[in-house]
Amino acid sequence: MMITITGTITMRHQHRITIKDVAKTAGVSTQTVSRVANDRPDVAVATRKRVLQVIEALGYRPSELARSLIQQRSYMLGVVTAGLKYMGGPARALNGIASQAEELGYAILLKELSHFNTGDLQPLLESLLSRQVDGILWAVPEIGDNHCWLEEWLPGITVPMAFLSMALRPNLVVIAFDNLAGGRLATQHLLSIGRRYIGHIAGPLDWWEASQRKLGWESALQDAGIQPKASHLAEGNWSSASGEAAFSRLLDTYPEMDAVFVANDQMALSALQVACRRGLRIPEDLAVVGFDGLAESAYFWPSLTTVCQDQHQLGSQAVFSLVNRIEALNDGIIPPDPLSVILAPELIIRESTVKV
Amino acid sequence: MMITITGTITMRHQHRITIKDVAKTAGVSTQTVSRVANDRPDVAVATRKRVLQVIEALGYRPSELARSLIQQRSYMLGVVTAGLKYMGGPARALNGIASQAEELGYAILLKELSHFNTGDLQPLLESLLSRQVDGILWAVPEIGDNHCWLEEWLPGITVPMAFLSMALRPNLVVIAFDNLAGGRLATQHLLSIGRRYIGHIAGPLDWWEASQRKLGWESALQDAGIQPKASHLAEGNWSSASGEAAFSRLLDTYPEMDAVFVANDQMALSALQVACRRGLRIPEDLAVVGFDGLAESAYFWPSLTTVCQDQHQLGSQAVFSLVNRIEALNDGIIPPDPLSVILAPELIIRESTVKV
DNA sequence: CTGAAAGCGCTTACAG
DNA sequence: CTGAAAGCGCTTACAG
Repeated sequence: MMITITGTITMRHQHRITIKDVAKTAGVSTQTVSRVANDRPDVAVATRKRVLQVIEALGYRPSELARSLIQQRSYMLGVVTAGLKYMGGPARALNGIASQAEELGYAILLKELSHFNTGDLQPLLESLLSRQVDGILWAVPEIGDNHCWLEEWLPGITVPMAFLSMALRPNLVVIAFDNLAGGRLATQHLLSIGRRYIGHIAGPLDWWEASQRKLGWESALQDAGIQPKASHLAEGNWSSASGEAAFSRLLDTYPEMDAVFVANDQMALSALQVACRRGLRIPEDLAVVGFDGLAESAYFWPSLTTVCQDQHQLGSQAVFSLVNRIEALNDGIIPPDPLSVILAPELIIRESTVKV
Repeated sequence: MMITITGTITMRHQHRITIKDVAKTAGVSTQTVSRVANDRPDVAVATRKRVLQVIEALGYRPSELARSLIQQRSYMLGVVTAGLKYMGGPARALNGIASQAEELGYAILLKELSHFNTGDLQPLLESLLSRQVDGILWAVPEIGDNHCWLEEWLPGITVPMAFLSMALRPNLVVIAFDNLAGGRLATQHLLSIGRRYIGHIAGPLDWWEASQRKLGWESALQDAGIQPKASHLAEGNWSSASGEAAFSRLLDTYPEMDAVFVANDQMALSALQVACRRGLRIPEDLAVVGFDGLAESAYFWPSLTTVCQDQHQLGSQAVFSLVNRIEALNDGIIPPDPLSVILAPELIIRESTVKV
């Protein structure tokens, strides 16, 4: 920083104000300072006042680090994310996580996975644990078998955990949206407006969320007596670019298509663009439903009917559940059985399916 | 977790494997274990081997917490963000921050400000400092005078800091895009395709970034001998909804308008929608330029010409600069004067300004 | 090559 | 109401 250019590098090693400094200056023992700093009773009014003055004067702040060490409690939550770059999911959830953690007085120790299927998670978990996090929030989407480490390692993890956006598992705290229900919602809506040739642009199908949405599409069709075929489906990778390609393929393999359910808003966006380019009228020739409920989707052209997930709430809820568990354990309460939370997505109907 | 339902709550207080356990089991002193764990020389081959075996067998991992306390160094970076919900800026930067920190072996202690103009920043800074972060990255957009605390408190902050997206200040490490240049770039492009009636939809003008983009617009117009007027400008709040309102106002106050420079892609999106709704042809009747370079903007209808900022790189660069400084100080090297980094935005030309 | 001592900055019993 | 002692889990000199 060198704000004070005159300072040498020793400024970095300048004496940190410790409890000892305060004790010495105030002429009391360190325990007394500790009591005052922690707002405990059993301190004479006069003593408290004097100590507080010294604390103020010296600018003393207790080291959370030392406290964490001694109390075996850090008020830090380990949060592991992956795919922050996918604006739809983890990034918005992180927002909710951060707000709620702040609210509840916890700091966040953030780790971003560089790959979804990272081979060795052990170092990462140990790095969190070695920093004494009070709990771990796993906000990594479930893809393929990238959660298979759970069976093996979980027993070794000594702090409560919560998991975001993955398949329910017994004995785990999972906070997720009901993606299958969301897929059904979208498809049923398309059926309800009289469409029978309903295609689907899926997300990458090794993602749990993508496969659930697809299942929802299939099951709603089957309920309506329609048999979905492979040619009615195209797979993307969540990006708008992949959505463009998938939609083009679908137009070829499923020419009768009069509606399409797209697994996220970004891919739906490019489907709309391609449709416009080809002169397809929306919703007359083709009805389009997206998924996520991005704020921007109301301003697509035409505005997009979409299945809305409040990711902020998801993250917030996860932190809430996790902290609840942490504090119950800490208070010596035997925690209730792990409680998973399934949130219901919501359909927002707009111009891409219903003419205003 | 209650994976082992049989366990009582004492499982939480299960003995953590410490250096003492290893020492006792291996029949050596704790220092020897420490030497082995830290890969130091001066340990007999046989001893090292035995200790390593015990470490492995017991599953011992050193407490980073204890290390941090003793070494006065935590390998944690305090990162303060605000407005994660604005998908354009901080959220994408955080992605770059997280990746680069991971890369360099630092953990991130994340704090999200609930309000941009939060009155009392002191507790927040102290909470970071009391956890011994090695440096602080301030990723809060500069709004109004919300950075005024700098003058007063900075001298009291004992660790290196870096700042994202704010006005340059002497003696501070600032990593930012040249928003003014970006505004000029956008406006000059519109001039170059023959437009003379160029409006501007600004972001909230108390944001430094918004005001810089507006200045860029003004200065480019003035260079072209055009005097921008108040009626050529409308202010939004970055959201698509606000962009819709601002654009509608602008159409009223500036009917001759044949081009508009919009301060972010989200607001540009709704401008496109309104234009379509009103039957304006883009780019013939109205050319539109956005700002940010969201991946999705290539799939707007029509695809959006925009000033691209690589926020990922911004965040990554900031961490790089910060860690450099930290390690220089730590190695006892007198750090070079604070070096700010200004990144140049880039114009991406698409259909909203140039017919293909 | 290895260990006893001291200490990082606190808090937790335990005396008085 | 207050303090001396012990300790959280490590590492840093210092002896040997």
